[in-house]
This record gives sequence, structure tokens and C-alpha cells, in this order.
Amino acid sequence: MGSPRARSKAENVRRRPRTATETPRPATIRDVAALCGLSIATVTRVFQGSQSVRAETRARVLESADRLGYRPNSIARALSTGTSNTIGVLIRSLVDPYWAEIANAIERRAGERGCSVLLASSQGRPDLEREKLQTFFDNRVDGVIVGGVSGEPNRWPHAGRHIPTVMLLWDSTPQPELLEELSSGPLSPRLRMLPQETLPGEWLAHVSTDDAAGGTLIARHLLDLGHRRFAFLVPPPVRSHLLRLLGMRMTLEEAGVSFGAVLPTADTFESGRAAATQLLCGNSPPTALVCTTDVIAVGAISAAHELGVKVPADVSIAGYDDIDLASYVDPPLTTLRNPMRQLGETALDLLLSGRAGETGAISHRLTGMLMARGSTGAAPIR
Amino acid sequence: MGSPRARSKAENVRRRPRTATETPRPATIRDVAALCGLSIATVTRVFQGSQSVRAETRARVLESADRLGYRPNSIARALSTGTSNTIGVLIRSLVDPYWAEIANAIERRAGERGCSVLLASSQGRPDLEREKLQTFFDNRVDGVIVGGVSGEPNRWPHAGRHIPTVMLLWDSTPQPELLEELSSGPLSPRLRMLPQETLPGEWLAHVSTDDAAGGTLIARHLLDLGHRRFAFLVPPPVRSHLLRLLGMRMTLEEAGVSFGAVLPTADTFESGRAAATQLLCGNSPPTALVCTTDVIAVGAISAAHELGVKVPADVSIAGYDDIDLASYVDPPLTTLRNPMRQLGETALDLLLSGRAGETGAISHRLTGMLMARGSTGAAPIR
DNA sequence: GCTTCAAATGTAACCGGTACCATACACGCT
DNA sequence: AGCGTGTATGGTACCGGTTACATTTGAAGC
Repeated sequence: MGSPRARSKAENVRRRPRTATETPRPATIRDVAALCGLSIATVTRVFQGSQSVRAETRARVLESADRLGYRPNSIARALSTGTSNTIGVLIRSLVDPYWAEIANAIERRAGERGCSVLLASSQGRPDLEREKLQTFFDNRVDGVIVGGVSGEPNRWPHAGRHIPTVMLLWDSTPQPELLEELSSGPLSPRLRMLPQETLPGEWLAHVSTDDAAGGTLIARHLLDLGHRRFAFLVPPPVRSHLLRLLGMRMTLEEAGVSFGAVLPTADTFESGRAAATQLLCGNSPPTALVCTTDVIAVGAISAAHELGVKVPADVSIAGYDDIDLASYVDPPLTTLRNPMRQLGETALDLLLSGRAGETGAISHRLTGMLMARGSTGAAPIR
Repeated sequence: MGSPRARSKAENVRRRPRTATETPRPATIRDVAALCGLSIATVTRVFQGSQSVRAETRARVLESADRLGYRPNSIARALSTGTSNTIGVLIRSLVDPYWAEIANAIERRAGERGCSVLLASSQGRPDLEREKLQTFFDNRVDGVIVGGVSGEPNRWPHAGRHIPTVMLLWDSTPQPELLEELSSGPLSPRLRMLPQETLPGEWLAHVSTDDAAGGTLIARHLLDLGHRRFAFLVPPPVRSHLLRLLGMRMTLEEAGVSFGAVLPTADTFESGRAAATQLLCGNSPPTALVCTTDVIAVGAISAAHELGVKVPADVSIAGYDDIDLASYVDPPLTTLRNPMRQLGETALDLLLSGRAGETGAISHRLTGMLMARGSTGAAPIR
């Protein structure tokens, strides 16, 4: 036992000596080996939980490590093993409470699974997206979750490399022509197939919400309350909004109820208010006013108040998203809440499951929950 | 030129050969060197912008690198240089819009400064705090920003190591005895010195808000409106709330106005409502009701509505924080908005300035902005 | 032509781990 | 005694960069 000990000490000394006055640098595996008179191989075995280490040896190593405050250097480990135990999360916005909740779920779950999170926000700028993704790859992340991006995945620095990637809540750019189709006339086959449409980046795993199902939940709720005259306020029709409308339209169709007017608006309080005013002042106003966004719905409620139209006695108003504000307005808004936390957790689990690296596209679609509140009620008797 | 080229190629071959069928692994510096027939040292020089490379050589290297899609491996670089270009950001919550905005500012600024962000949330749990910080250090971050933590900095894995750290918005645990002192009787020297009190972790750089100044702004605003009878609703008195009150009290004192009643409440809508009800029903109700939290203030407004007390005609109500809700309630709430973005940016700049590593405590204190809105108005004429 | 010096380039030892292979030794079997 | 077999440990070549130092090259100066 004497000779190897001497040798391993010699090996340690070979490294560049540091003077005593330097900043105390963190202990390395060699420091530990030197202190307990064992080889670095044994130390690394102990820290990897290898079975083939005598209990007594293990104790000796741990004691030395403890004394030096040794902790394995993740950087060195990453370089050596090729896996960094770090994932990259790129999301559109950190400030939007929607995304904040998702980011939180991801981070939390990642922590539980023992992996760190490099976080970046893309602010909807494709150039930043590419840049941040590149940084992730330079840092050799084990995988990437990309949430709510706008860029074209085929032009990401990904291309060609096999880096596990989960695309979270992808959405299209506005497609006004589809909204047009959807609003009037029979449903074209193309629209009927919209939910099954292949998403861009088909080689990636996808986690998304089932917006058509959400639309169905809202429509059914209002049908159950006896409503037969509907109208819809819709912001620039990105894919998810088209799907919400589609779900509603198909549900109404099944029930033999005609679809009603579809009014394009911007996604702001003021436009919602304006559009709703116009609608409620028209002849034969709807009894159910569905907005595909809470912000618009809140504007609509405000318009109703102003016109002296009672909510929900005269008109029921529903939103979509369940933003904070939804439960504070008067009356509190009936809306559809997506399972943010679950979205984040699903994305992370999918990423770490290893199935996100395969070529076959995996897709998870999560359904939201109807939050029935005071802004919807029984349809007025004519 | 022939001989060194051959040699450098030989050096490259020394590495473990990969079979052609393997996953295409990212190109390394050696691949680039081999392709352009130069040494790895030259390649690294090019990528570090070293001056002593002939323009022609540089072009040759860049061309090869480009062809191979080479990018320097940050992990290897970090191991070699000892700096990772990554900072750790540990904040209390990602979901709280307050912190979300701060986190966003930090991330954005960090991106501009070319450094990545490892983000973790502590959820107010000291055990998680320690754990996540440890992870940061294991990953050899260049520095750490710790926001809104509850743990004792002396027990962080920091201790002894010199890792640049900025403490952002530290707050104490509730100190009811100080609130007691503050509410009645003359101001003790201890209270007067509260703003200058040394914060824990005195070896760390601090970025905080000037809560006393914020309190002053609100008090002054109300004094200017002619108010002379005040009352205060206060949640469990952590340091920042004590300071808000202190600022107000000192301002009133200067103006020769007596301080008024201080009611402890919980930081919820319901308790605010209850406490306000009690206050407004008492004899000699205040004309100015100041809450050190918006949530409480919104509850107070609701109480006033219910009692038929007009806001601001009969009573002015002010909050603190400027949460989203504040501008949506009716009337919109006068409150104090802290410069979230600036807080985040200041913390990051301070961290990267290198001054956060010194022993001398650096402290930045940022002042908020009064958001005068509809909930405050001229004092009623007696 | 030869020395001198600076600029350009090459060599190899790091950084701190991991993992493959070698070695040493104890034990049980023929 | 000789020979595997297995277990515990040591030695060392990696991972992909950086950097101190060595070497080569070319031009100027004599």
C-alpha cells in the first residue's frame, strides 16, 4: 500500500504549483486523492456511486472530500462525459404571466430531476431566437425547450444536429383567409383537417393545447345555458384562434345552431370594447358573445356596462385564457384555462424521456378547463 | 510549409478515430486545423481575435471553420479559462409579475453583454436556496444575483469563496415590535437609523429600493391634496414596509401632522377589506387611507364602495407596488411603482462591473415613482 | 553573406473530471 | 502448487479548448 500512495502523490504534484497567497481555489479531485492517499480514479468512483469501492475506502474519500469542501466540477464533468445536465429553455416572454407560469413549471420540474436551466427570452424576434439557441448549443445543453416562437425552425442552428428539442405551443402567423372561410359558407375539408395539420419542424416533439376542444367546451357550456344566437370577437387569426373558432363552429353545427357573426378585432381592451359596442347596438344582437381572448372579453363587458346591457342577464360573455384579470372583473369572466403547469412539466418530461430525439414526431395535446363564472348565464327568454 | 502541415495532421489523427457511421459530432478546433493545414493554436488565435495572425491565414481558418460549421465549445473554454460567461440568477418566484419583470430585465441585459443566465427559483424555501446556489457554483458561474431570498446569507455555500454576488431586494422577517414602536410615541433613534442599518451579508453588493423615499412621495402627495387625518393598513411588517411607514411618518412629522392609526392586517384582499370597513365605520374616520400594499388597497376600495363611502371624494386611498390590477380597479389606484427593469439592470451591471467581488459593501438604492391616479383627490372640506 | 529581431506559427502542458485497461491480491478449485 | 476468477485500486489517455514557451520565417542592418 505504501508504494502506490507515494506514486499518486507524485502525480498530484506534477500539476502547476500554486503559491499560498493565491485566492483559495476550489478543491479538485486530485486534492482529495492526495489527502486520503488514494488515486483520482478511486475518488471519482466514490462520487459516481460505483459499487466496486470498499466501504472503508469510500468513507476515507468522503471524509477527505468533506474536509476540503470538495464538489465535483460540473464543467469538467460535462466536457468529459459530453452531457451537461443542463437544458436550454427559450420562451417568447418572461413577463407574460402565461409564459412565466410555464417557465416556472419547467424550472421546478428540472430541479427535481437534477438538471439546471439556461433560460432566455426571444421577445418574438427571430434573430434573437437564433442567437440564443446558438448560445445554448455552444454550451452543450442536453436538450432544448422552445416555447412560443415565431421563427422558422428549419433555419435554426439545429439543422442537422441531433439535439433533443421540444416545441411548446407553436403558433402560426395570422391567416385571415382561413378566418374568412371559417366565418361563412360550409366548412371546407381543409378547415376540417386543420387540427391534424402537420406542424412545422416535423422532426421535433410538440406539446400543445387542444384549442378545438377548448372551443367545444365553451360552445357546449353556452348551448347548455340555452343560447342560440352567437357572435364572436377574434383577434388576428393565428392558428390557435382558428382552432378555437373551429371547435365552436363544429359544436354548434352538431347542435343545429347557426354560427353567427365573426368580427375581427385587435387583441386589446379598447378594440374589444368598440367591436362589442357595435355588435350590441346592431339589430338582433347575440345572446352569447364569445371572445377568443380574455382581454377582448373584458373590453366587451365594459362596453355592455356602458350601454346598460346586463351581463349575463341580457348577454353572456365568455373569454379564453383565464388571465388574472378575468376573475377580478365584474362579473367575473367565464373563460377557458389552459393547464400551464402541466404544459411545462410535460415538455420537460418529454425532453428528458429521450424520446424527443427520435425522428418520429411525438405530439402531446393537452386540454384546458372551463372556468364557468358569473359572466355567463341562462339565455334570456325572448 | 509542407512539414509542419504534415505534423499537425499527425497530431490530429492521434485522437480517437470515429467511424463514419457515428452521429455527426460537432467539429472541433482540431478538425478546423486539419482542414486548413494549420495548428490548433492558430485557430484558437483567430477565434480570440488575436492580432498576431496574418490576414491571409485568418481568412483560411475562417473559411475552414465555416465549411465545417465550427463553433468553439463553451464548456471546454470554460474549463480552460476558468470563466464560463454564465451567471446564476436565483429569485424567489418566477410567477410573481414583480419578479418576472426583474428576471426579464436581467436576462435581457445579460444577453446584450454576451453572457448566459442559469435561472432558478427558490420559492421562499431556504433549503432550495442553498441547493440551487450550490448548483450554480458547481457549474462555475462567474457571479450570482440573489433576489428576494429568505435564508441567512452566512449559511450559503458561498462562505469563504470569492464569488461576485449581488443581493437584490433583500427583506427581513416581520418585526412587529418595531411596528409597535413606529405607531405610537416619539421616534426612537433606532427607528431613525433604520434606513442606514447594515444589511445581512455585509460582504455582498446590494441593490434595493428606497422605501422610505417612496413613503415620503406618497405622504407628500396626500399632504399636497390637503389631507390631515391619516390611517395606515400594514401587512406583517418586514423591513421594507417599516421603511415605507417611516418615510411617511417623518414627512408628516415635518409638516406638523399627527401620524394616525396603524392597523396590522394580512396581505390579502379580504383582510384589507375587513380592516378598512372597521376603520371607515369608526368615529372620526381618516380622509387619507394609505396601504403599504396594493392588494390591501384594492380591498379597501371595495370596502368603501360597499359602505357607500365615495373614493376619492370622501376618502382617498393609496397603495404601494403598482401591480397590474391597480390600474384596472375603479377608481384606478394611486400607488408607488418601483423601477423593476432598472433594478434588474443595475444588479447585472454591478455584477459584471467586477466591483461586486470586493469586500467593501456596495449598495445601490433606487427610488420609485408615484403613480397618481383616481383613488386620491382633494381632502373633503369639513 | 551573416547576424538580429520581430512577427507568425507550432508544440505541448495544462483545466478537472471520466473511463478503459492494467495490476495486485485474495480466494477457491483441481 | 498452479490456475483461474473476481474485487479493489492505480495509471493514463482522453474531452476541446487556452496559453506559455519554442521554433520558424522573413526582412532589415552590417
